[in-house]
Order: sequence, then C-alpha cells, then structure tokens
Amino acid sequence: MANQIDNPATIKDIAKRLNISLSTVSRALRNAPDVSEETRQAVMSLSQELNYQPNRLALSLRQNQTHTIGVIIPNLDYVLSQMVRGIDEVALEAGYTVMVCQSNESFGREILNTQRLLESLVDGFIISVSSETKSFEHFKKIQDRNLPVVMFDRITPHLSAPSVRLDNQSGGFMATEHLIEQGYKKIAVLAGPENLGISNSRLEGYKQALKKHKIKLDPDLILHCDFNQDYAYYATLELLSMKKKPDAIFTISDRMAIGAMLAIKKKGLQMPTDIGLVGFNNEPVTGLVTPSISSVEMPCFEMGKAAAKLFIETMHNKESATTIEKILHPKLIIRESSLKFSA
Amino acid sequence: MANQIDNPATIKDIAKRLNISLSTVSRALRNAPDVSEETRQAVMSLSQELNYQPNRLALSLRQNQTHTIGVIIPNLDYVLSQMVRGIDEVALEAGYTVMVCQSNESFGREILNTQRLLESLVDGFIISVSSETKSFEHFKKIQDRNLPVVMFDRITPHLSAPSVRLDNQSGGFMATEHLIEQGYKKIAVLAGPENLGISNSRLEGYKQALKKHKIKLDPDLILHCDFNQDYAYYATLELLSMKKKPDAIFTISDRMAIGAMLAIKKKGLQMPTDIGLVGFNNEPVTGLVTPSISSVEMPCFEMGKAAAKLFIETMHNKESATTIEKILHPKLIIRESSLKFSA
DNA sequence: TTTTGTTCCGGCAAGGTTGCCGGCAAGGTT
DNA sequence: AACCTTGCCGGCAACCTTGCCGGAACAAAA
Repeated sequence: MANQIDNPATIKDIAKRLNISLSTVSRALRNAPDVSEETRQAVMSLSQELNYQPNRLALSLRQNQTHTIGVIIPNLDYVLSQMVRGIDEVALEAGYTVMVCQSNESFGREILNTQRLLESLVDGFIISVSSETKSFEHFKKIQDRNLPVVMFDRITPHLSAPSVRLDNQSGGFMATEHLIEQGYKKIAVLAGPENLGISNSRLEGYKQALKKHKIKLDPDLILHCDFNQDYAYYATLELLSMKKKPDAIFTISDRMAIGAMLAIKKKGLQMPTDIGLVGFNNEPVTGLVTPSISSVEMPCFEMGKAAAKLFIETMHNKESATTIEKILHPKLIIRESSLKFSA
Repeated sequence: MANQIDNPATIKDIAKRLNISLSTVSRALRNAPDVSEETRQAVMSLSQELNYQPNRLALSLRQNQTHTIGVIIPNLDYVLSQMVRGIDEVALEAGYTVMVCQSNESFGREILNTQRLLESLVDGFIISVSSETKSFEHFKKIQDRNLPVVMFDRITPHLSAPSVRLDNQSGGFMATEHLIEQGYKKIAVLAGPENLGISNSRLEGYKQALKKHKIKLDPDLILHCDFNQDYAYYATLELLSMKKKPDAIFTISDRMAIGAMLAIKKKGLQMPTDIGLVGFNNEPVTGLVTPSISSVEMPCFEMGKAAAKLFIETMHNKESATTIEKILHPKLIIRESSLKFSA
C-alpha cells in the first residue's frame, strides 16, 4: 500500500529513498550492465512498491519521439471506422498510440489537423486524403520535418510516400464485367469527384471491362458527382430520364448505390429485371435493403492493419524506398440487384 | 525563407541570435509586462521569421498538463462515430487534442486502454463504458490521480462522475406507447445485456408505458440478449415460436431491430400488419430497409458536444459537483414498420 | 610497488520551457 | 545624500529522464 494519493513516483523518489543517485536508478531500471545485482534488486522492488512508471513526457522530450501516430481521415464512415480499427490494432501492439483527426472532407480542416498533429509532435502520419484536397503543400511540411508518412485508401501521386490501397481498377473491372455477363448492355457509371484517385481507378476498370467485351464507351453514361447519397439520387434520376437510358448502373460507392436505388424505385423500375445495380465497399446496408445490392468488397480492416504495419516499417528504416505500394484485392459480392440469371 | 530544414527553432535559438537571455525571450513571447517594447518587437519578428512554435512536450512537462483528452468508447459504430465527431468539434475549439481508444466491448481491452491513456498523461477522460464491464476499479485509478472524468451515453452509477446521457426511459416509453396507440396488444422487448444501464432504462420506459395503458406485464415477452444482430435474430425467432406470440417488438437498438426484421421476414410475417417493430438510435439503415423501421432518434452529435463541454467545465473548476447529469431528449421517428393506421 | 583492469557509482549536461528571485540602472522622493 | 520606486533583464531551479564521463574502490597482473 504505497501512497498512491500523491503524484506519481519518479526516479528521484526512488533515488532518495535508497540513498543512491538518479543515474544509478535509471540504469538499474533499464537493466544496464554496470549496476550491482544488489542495488538492482532494491531499485526494482521499490519501483514496484511505488508503482513507478516512467514519465512519458520526459522520455519523449529526451528521446525526441512520442510514440504517437497522427492519423488523418476524411470521416468516420463504415469503411474508415474499420480501417481505423485495423490501424489501432497494430499500433497498440507495437507500442504506439494513435491520434485520429477527421477532416470532414474539408481541405481547410485537413490543413488544421496536420498543423495540430505536428504541434503535438507525433512521430509520423497515416493519411487518407479528403476529397476536397487538390493542393498538397501541407503534407510536404510533414516531410520537411523528416517525419514518415504512409498514405492509405485515398492516396495521391502528388505526394511521394509509401502507400496501401485497394486494387480499385480491378474492383471496377469485376463489377462491370459482372454486369456485362448478366446481359446488361448499356452500363452507366456514377463516379466520384474528378480529382479523386480511387474514383478514377474504378472508372478505369469500368472502361477496361467495356473494352474487353467490345462495348463502345458512351461518355454520356459517365457521371461525376459527389460521394454522397443525395447527389447520386439526382444524378440517377437524370440518367433514367435520358432518351437512351442505361439498363445498369455501377456506382463507385455504396452510399451512391443507395441513392441510385432510391431513384430507381422512385422511377418505378425493377432491379435486376429493368435495371442492374452494383455498388462498392460492401457496407452491411447493401445486404439489408430490398433488393439487396451487389457490391465490391474491400478488406478494410486488413487495409488498416497493413497501413500501420507499413508505417512501422518505414519508421524503423527511414531510408527505405518511398515507392513501396501495398495493394490489396477486392472481391465481388453478388446480390439481387444485379443477378438477372440466378443459378 | 528561414532554414526550415533544420530542427524546429527553440527559444534558445532566438535568445542567441538576439543576444538576450532565455527568460526574456520567454516573457516577450508570453506578452509578460516587464519587457521593453523594443525587445518584444525584436523577439516577435524573429520568432515569426524562424517559424518558432513552442515545444509541446516541454510545455506539458513544465505545466503538468498535456491538453489531451482520453476518450474510451466500446466501438466506432454509427452512433459513437457521430458522438466522437461532436467531442472532436468542441475539443478542437477549446485547444484540446483527443485520443480515441476503442475497447471493442472488451473489459480487458478497456482496462488496457485506460492504462495506456494514463501513461500518455492525458488531462482527463471522456468515457462510454463497454457492455462487458461490471467492475470499475480501473476507472477509480483515474480518479485517484485526481483527473476529471466525464461519462456519456453508457453511464454507470458505480462511478461518481458528471455525465451526459439520453433520457432513455422516455425513449422506451415513446416507442412502446406508440405501439400501443397503433393497436398492438402483446408487445415484446428485445433488451440488451442485463448489466447495461441504457438497456434497463429503455426497458423501464417500456414497463411504464404498459402500466399507463393498463396492460399487464408479461415477463415472457422480455428477452435479454447481446447488442447484436445475430442474437436478436435468434431471439426473435424464439419469440415468434411461442404459443402466444407477440404482435409487436420493441428492440433496444437498431442493430437488434435489423435482426428482428430478418427473423420476421424469415417467418413469413408482414410488418406492420402481422407484427409491429420499433428500434432505437435511428441509424440511417432504418430508413432504407423494406419496410422502413420506426426508431427512436438520439441526438448523437449533440451528445458528443455536450460531453466535451461538460468535460471542459469540469476541468476548469475541479471542485464542481460530480453529480451533474446532463440529459438530452429522444424523438420518435415513425416509419412503416409500426404504422398500422396511416394518416 | 606500480600498473592495469574491473566493477560499480555519482555528477553533470541536455532536452525546451517557465516561475521566482535578485540585480542593475535611471529616475523620483524625502 | 540616502532612500525608494520603476522598468527591464539575467540566473537559477524545476519538470523527469538518459547519456557520457570520470572516479573511487578493489583485485589481479607485472
């Protein structure tokens, strides 16, 4: 029953009680070689008794590292929550603490977050960029300080840093080819913001699938809109009002798929007979709505873990190539919305 | 263009360049009174030029506070994500940084998180307890260190701390009374884990509504199960296999409502005609499934903000009563699953 | 005996910041 | 002339820890 009431015990307290110097206590605690077994025992047992724990601030100040990772993400939706959980998992294991900041898809907020985390003296960053972000100066400031950065999910070529991402093109390809194989002829895409890499890659996969199956690309069937249910709703209404309206839609996210679904229902059309629909992310909601929506699954949790692992590797050998790119693979989950010919 | 390449500038650098003492620089930067206007100007302009920013570690070490709040939550589902966003919002505004740790509903993990955050020397805690937690010793350790704690959402009477919560009883009452008014006679409840306060309060509201409308309480219609879609599914199947099966179900969360919905469909029953259903939380998914599910809405974002505000108040006058309890109010959102008599 | 080596320990500085105290000079008051 | 105020500044200690260096004590080798 040591006095837990007072402030936490420090090395100084131990030294005083044992009548030895600070240095000796420090060495004893760190199992340094030049301490007699006797004093080491004494220090150890007293430190246990006093429930000594090294002061992280002092340690960080001394060693110039905080064992903290700054994580910047656009929001905390289903996908990113899973990823954060993955990051957390690995970071915890490796003795790091994580500071998560949401940019709320705002460029200004992202800059502010970067700023704040730099002030907090984090040891490095794991970043998924906001959809609003077109300039990357604020991230360069991180690299100016020689801190490691890992990008994940929403990566950008404008920043040279190791990254973890999905094979988005493959995902787009799978979704589109599946629709083609189901007999859909005029397949539209609801793509995300034009400057967003993941959106464009998925779109690229779409184009690739059309090409493979010798379907002519119709630019009118490609709509860019915000990553957002409402926009997708109106965009779909628009699509369905075209003279030669599409018979299938591939949306770049499930949020958008939901919007599209609502619009399709609004128009009184049936899935999958009148129109096919495939989303992206495989959020649980896709399995719950009627009809259930096919979607491209992304290993979110794994991706978070991979990002954290890559970060820690980068941390340990800073000289490593910045061009490491870890790519995870998607999986198509087929549900009612696109299954014209059931098995 | 100062040398941004090197390590961040410190007070010492400024002092050297201006040939004055550290103390004077420190005072000048803090706008202390006893510095001549002349030197203050010099210090200010040079500090701008060198892009000086105080080292937070040194500051924290000196002032014994880190301006960091430890947040412990059971997971990052829809509800808690919103709340975290609210906490973030207020904390950022007040100059605090937030460290979020997920317990994953695990008692052991919650203890570990507490431990880690204490080691990180956070200035205090904002906590929503895990459903597994029955002992609260680990939280007492926080209070032993005299750090402020605010509980939110899932609060417990076993820890005396200011708290922010929903009027859960009222929520349970609203949901149940609504079902009664819609003509349902045998209303079952899928309650959460027995030791979870929010679950019991909602259940209490249910009982209160029955009492008000002079409906006899049937203990067989109250099932406790985990906060979880699968458990709810099986529990509902069980309910619907009873001889005198219920004609309505109130679930303590939307996750469970989804499970119940799936079971109801599995049994081939129709909502709202054969059976009514009301959930809790008003997650977006409730509006998307067919039939859409009525649910009790909870102001998550506001609750997060309130928790952070309360924390900051508690922080500033530590002597304040620990019994402050801020209560937010729910709102019933009526959808198809319970609307027998549409307007 | 002197040299060399070993074992253990203490002192000091550093990391960046602030609070307290004392000091110095210029001016004003008795 | 002796004293006190005022304005400004520097030194030192403290927060807690670790790394480096030097030194004391003693034993073994020359």
